[in-house]
Amino acid sequence: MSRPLSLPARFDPAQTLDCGQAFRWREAPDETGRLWWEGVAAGRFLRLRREGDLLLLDCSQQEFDGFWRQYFDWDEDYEEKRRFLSSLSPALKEAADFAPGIRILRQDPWEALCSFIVSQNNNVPRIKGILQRLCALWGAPVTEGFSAFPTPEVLASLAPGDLAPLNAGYRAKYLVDAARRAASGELDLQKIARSPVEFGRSELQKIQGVGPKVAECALLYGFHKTECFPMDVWMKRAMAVLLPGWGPERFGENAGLAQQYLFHYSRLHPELFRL
DNA sequence: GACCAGGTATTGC
DNA sequence: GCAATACATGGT
Repeated sequence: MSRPLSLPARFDPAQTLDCGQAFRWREAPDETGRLWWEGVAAGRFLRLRREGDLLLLDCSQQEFDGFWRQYFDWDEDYEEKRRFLSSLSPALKEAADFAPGIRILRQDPWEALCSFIVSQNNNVPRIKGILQRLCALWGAPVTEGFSAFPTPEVLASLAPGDLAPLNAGYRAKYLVDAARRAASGELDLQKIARSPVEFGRSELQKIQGVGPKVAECALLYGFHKTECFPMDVWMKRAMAVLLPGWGPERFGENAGLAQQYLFHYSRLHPELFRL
């Protein structure tokens, strides 16, 4: 590796890349045993790690400015967002302080959609395994052990039975349905990206296996509709215990970030919900 | 061997 | 409309 790009750490890789919004980043040691986060987005491979107040990225300034800057939502002021959300309630402040280095990534819409189709009634380790196999089997190879996310066109050319090696269960046919709609143009992801969130909700839910929750996740993580507030089993528990009576509208335009703080906090504090 | 996992589609009242 | 139930698979 040549000398990595070194920037003031505006986010924490462990918190941002492993808080449940993305499933294809993993931590692995280099030759000297130091741990790096490694992953692929939009067909580009990146390694990065945090050292104190610095973020080290194994890419050039051009690659950073040309792609990763946008992916990491770099120029948004998350300190300000966190201050505002923390002011709303002590419980939300507690969740935000638990992982202040979380950012909402700007992931590829198609990958986010598929990821959360796979996520339904499923657990995180298994979701990661299914997506890993999906990319290894049908994504373009990028580097040793890493592939791009398969295009809608490639998946549209398959029959649901072809996806058997994924062990995705009944979700395989949902992926194929989404791919066929996206490939045919019947589902226009670009148009969803530039339209109001209600249009996206209605369009995405035409896909088999996409209901309100999966659509909300795709819109937040893939289309960066930051007011979206996915309510899964963890969030229902979290809201009941931490913010009873609250709804998404109470958090304003950054409801999605509030949701991510609460989701991550709840997942790592399961004792809060045991009785 | 139940029970659960970042839900949804289907069915029945 | 809203409450059950099935759904594939693997981890606990």
